[in-house]
Order: sequence, then structure tokens, then C-alpha cells
Amino acid sequence: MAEMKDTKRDILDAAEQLFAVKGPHATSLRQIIGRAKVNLAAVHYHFGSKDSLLQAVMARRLVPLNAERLALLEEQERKCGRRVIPLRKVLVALVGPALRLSRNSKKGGAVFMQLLGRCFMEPDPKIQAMLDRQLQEVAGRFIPALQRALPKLPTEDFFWRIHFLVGAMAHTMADAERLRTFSGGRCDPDDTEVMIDQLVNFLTAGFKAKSR
Amino acid sequence: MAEMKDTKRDILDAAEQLFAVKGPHATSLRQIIGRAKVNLAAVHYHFGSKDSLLQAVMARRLVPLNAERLALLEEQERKCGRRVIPLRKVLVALVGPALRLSRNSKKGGAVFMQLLGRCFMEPDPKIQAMLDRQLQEVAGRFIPALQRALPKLPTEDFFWRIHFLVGAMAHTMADAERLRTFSGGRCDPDDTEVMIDQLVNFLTAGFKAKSR
DNA sequence: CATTGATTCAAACGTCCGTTTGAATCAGGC
DNA sequence: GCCTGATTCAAACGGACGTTTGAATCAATG
Repeated sequence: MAEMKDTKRDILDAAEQLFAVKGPHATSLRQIIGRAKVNLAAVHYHFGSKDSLLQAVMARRLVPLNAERLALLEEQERKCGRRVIPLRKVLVALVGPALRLSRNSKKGGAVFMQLLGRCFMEPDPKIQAMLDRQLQEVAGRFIPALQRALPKLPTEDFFWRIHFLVGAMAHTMADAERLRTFSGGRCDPDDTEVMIDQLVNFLTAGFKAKSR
Repeated sequence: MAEMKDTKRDILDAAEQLFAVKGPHATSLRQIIGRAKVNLAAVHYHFGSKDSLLQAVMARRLVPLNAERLALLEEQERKCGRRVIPLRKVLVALVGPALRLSRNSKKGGAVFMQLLGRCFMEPDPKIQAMLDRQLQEVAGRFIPALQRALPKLPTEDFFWRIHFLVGAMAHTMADAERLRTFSGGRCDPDDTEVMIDQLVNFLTAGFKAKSR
């Protein structure tokens, strides 16, 4: 990574910031190159197109993030041996790394989290396809783990609750800041560990609700 | 309402449809007037600007929707007299009318629901301000009711869970269709009553989780 | 029928967009 | 010093955008 040219990284940083705050669709290449202080053509020289730039922005952080998720899940599998991984542990492995990004990255972490949340909500089929591609492996490993942790839950209920999980997580990533003002300062979205606790707590209870 | 000119209503219908499917930002006035089969200038003649058009699209359905929510809440208050309204009843009054819009409106219902979910996720401050204005009264009445239904829940936890509720609800409104393919056809987002049940069920359990 | 105000229309406005081009600049190997 | 390939640059491309304009059309009134 250290050999990445300044121009390329400057573009990624500026694009990440602006995509996250204004949304990919509402951000122009000219705004990006203005912030990155590079030439307009540099974007197409290094990335090819605006779409590919977004893809690169996402992949830069999503690849290690998903690797961390899978590693945490495998660690739990090792710990539990033949036994089933408790629901809470699976959820922590899934949402923890994403929410924690806001702290442990020097910068850009909170910003990227917001972007990831936004991409979940973007109607643009190009963006959706990109996300699906990035999340395919994670979904393929976590869904069976979740299902094993909830053996008595009917499949239909299970998928509904996955859907609600995605909504709560995406909204929390995209707009945690809104909670500060909305709660009159009583909640602090910068305290990531509290955030993870609150979300996992809420989701665990939701998943364990008896079906009707 | 019956006296609304065809042109005005045609524009609202076309705009609602396109805003919902592609997102307000990615929809151009020229696409709207193409679908509505009216002249481009008619939009500015009747609505003034693209922003005002979106506002009008939202208000047309959001005003009666919010009125229904408040009416349902007041009905519960009457029924319960001095007692506290059960959590589940409050949640049904809040999310039921929104989710049910997809059925009981001749057309445009499901479409508008999707648009409402999208607007929740839109970064554009103009759209956010518009939503806040529309939802102020509803929030002011429902939050105290929720708080009364959860007297033992610490305020901080309470606001976190409201945040999760908004995320799950918005995602369900904006992208219920995704659940069909994702669940391999096992869930049917068109069955609104099941959808309401599933969501209320999940949220009720989440809200009642003991705090840590 | 003439007049008036409301509505529709085709055409254009200026601006910003993503992308392309071709020349200028820079680096390192011969 | 010169060549070569990689990078940067200013400038322009065609197209789409939201908005404005001014004339044409329509409906109703006196």
C-alpha cells in the first residue's frame, strides 16, 4: 500500500469523503478533483470512469472489512467446536467490524461507514450489483451461522428479520449522527462500543422474539 | 380532490412513480413529463420547481397518512383511558398505516411507500428538512406514547432503539421487494398484514430487550 | 363577438456533467 | 543527452439538466 501514488490515493480519499456526505449520485468528478487538487483527466487515467472510481473506493475498505468479519466468525467456530455459536457472537462478528471502522482507522473510517450505509439504500442497479458482489461471500457464511443459532425459528420469519437487521444496520451506519440531535444529546454515536452493544442487543432480542 | 386538473395530477403520478423507482435525484423533469405526456413548462407553471414538485408529491399522501396515524393513536388512548397503551398497539399505529398504504390505495400506494423510505435515506438537506416538517407532529405524539409504554427503559437505550426502528421501517418500505429474491421466494412482501406483523413483532421484542 | 385570464406549447437559455484529446512534463535506462 | 513510457495538464466535446420566455390556445364572461 505504501507504494500507492499520491494522486491515486488523494482521489480515493476525496471521493470517499464526498460520496459519503452527499451521496455518489450527487457528487461530481469536478468536486472530487477540486478537493483532491488533481487534474480532471487523472480520474479517468487512473480509474477509467466514475463508476469504477466508486467501485475502487468501496473495495479499498470493504475487502479488509469483510475479511475481518469472516475471521471473527471462524474464530468463534473454532472456539465452539461442535457446538452452535451463540446468536450474540454471530451478530457481533457481523456488525462489530463495520461499526468499529469509525474508530480504528486513522481517518476516513466514519466517513466510509456512512458511505456503505448510503450504498445499501441506493436504487442505482450498478451500485446494487457492486454491493452484492462484495457481500456475497459474507452472506454465504453468516446466514447459515445465524440459522444454526436459531434452529427453532421458521425460515420465513428468519428472512424477514435478516431484512430488518440490514435496515437497522444500514441506517445506523449512514446516519448515526442524526441520533445525536434527535436524542437531544443523550446518545453519543461516536462511542462505537456503546453503539455496537445497543445494536446487537436490539437485534438479538428481535431475532429471538417468538413467532406468531 | 376531484376538481384537480388532469395535468397537475398526471405530473404528480408520474413524478411519484419515477422518484420512487430511481430516487428523486436521479429522476429528471424530462423523464417525468415524458411519462405524464405534458409539456415541460407545465411543471414550473403548476409547481414552481423540481423541489416543490417533490414536496407536493410527498404532501399529497403524507398528510392523510399522518392523520391516520394520529387517529389510530388517539383511538388507543380513548380505549385505554387512564391506563398505559401497550407497546405493540403504539407500534401498530405507527407503522401499520405506512405499510398498509401499499394495499388500500387504488394505485401508487406501494410506489409511494418506496419513495418515503428513499427520502428517509436521502442526504440532500432540502429533502431532510421537508421530511422533518412533515413528521414533526407525528414524532411529538408518538415518542411520549412509546416512552410511557416503556417506563423502565433508560432514556439513552430508548433513543437508540427508536433509531433502529426508523432504519428497519425505512428499509422495509424502500426495498421490500428485495426480500422476495433474497429469501428465495419464501417471503412475500405483497402480503402487507404479514409484513406488519413481522415488523411489529421484531420491534416489540427489540424494544423490550433488557438493557445492559 | 370581443376580451380576459388561465393554461399549454415549442424553443431557447446558461450551466454543469462525464468523458476525450493531444500536447506538455517527468522519470529512468541506454 | 536522448529516447521511452508513464503521468499530468488545459481545453474542448456532446449531451442532459433545471429553468425561462413569449407566443399560441383554450374557456368563460360581458
